[in-house]
Amino acid sequence: MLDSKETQYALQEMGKMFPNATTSLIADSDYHFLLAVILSAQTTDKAVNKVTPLLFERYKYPIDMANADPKEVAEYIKTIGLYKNKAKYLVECSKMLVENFNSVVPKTHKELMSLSGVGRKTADVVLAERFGVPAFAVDTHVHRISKRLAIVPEDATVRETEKILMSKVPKEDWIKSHHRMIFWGRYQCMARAPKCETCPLLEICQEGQKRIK
DNA sequence: AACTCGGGGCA
DNA sequence: TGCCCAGAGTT
Repeated sequence: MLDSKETQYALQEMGKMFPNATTSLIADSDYHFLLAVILSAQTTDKAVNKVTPLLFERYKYPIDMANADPKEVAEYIKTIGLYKNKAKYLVECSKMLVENFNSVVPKTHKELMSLSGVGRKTADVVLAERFGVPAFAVDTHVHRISKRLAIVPEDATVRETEKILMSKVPKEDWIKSHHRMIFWGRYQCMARAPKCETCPLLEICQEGQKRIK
């Protein structure tokens, strides 16, 4: 198992390959950022940024979408995946913001989680990216990378992985590390065909050693 | 715990 | 062209 020092070394190496690893979601307000993160589930920031300009122009505040027909909202986002469900989430989420939070995006994990379409990962991303609240968002990339590098046990749950990462990585590096692992998972250590042959972390990687044989 | 939504990304 | 996926909700 990688200790804290080795884990930070690995993250540092990821940073060398992806020095500009960060979110590219575009939003001009907390509300719009929340919607963008909800939309980003199971797709790319790029795909989301393609539909949000018109969507945000049409629905500026929660009240503007709270009583909208999900079918109308769906028209704005139908070029991204899972669009029918997401349209429903956005409308319901906006309605809940108006009714339960005075149209202000809440800043606690529990309150965010209570919103439609907002799960553990989305709540963590909003807290970390938008509100500067320390959180380590564990998505499938982060989870997979953590397991492959043996930062966490092979059978660790998402919740356990989050806890271990928070203990092994300094709090001020949580957001940065999240981004690096996302990029690492997308361009270097992909789910199906990781590039072990050219990987600078091969020597300390549990999964890499297994695969290279 | 398994299933569903779905266009995008990549082989 | 085919296959899986930068999740969350439902059953």
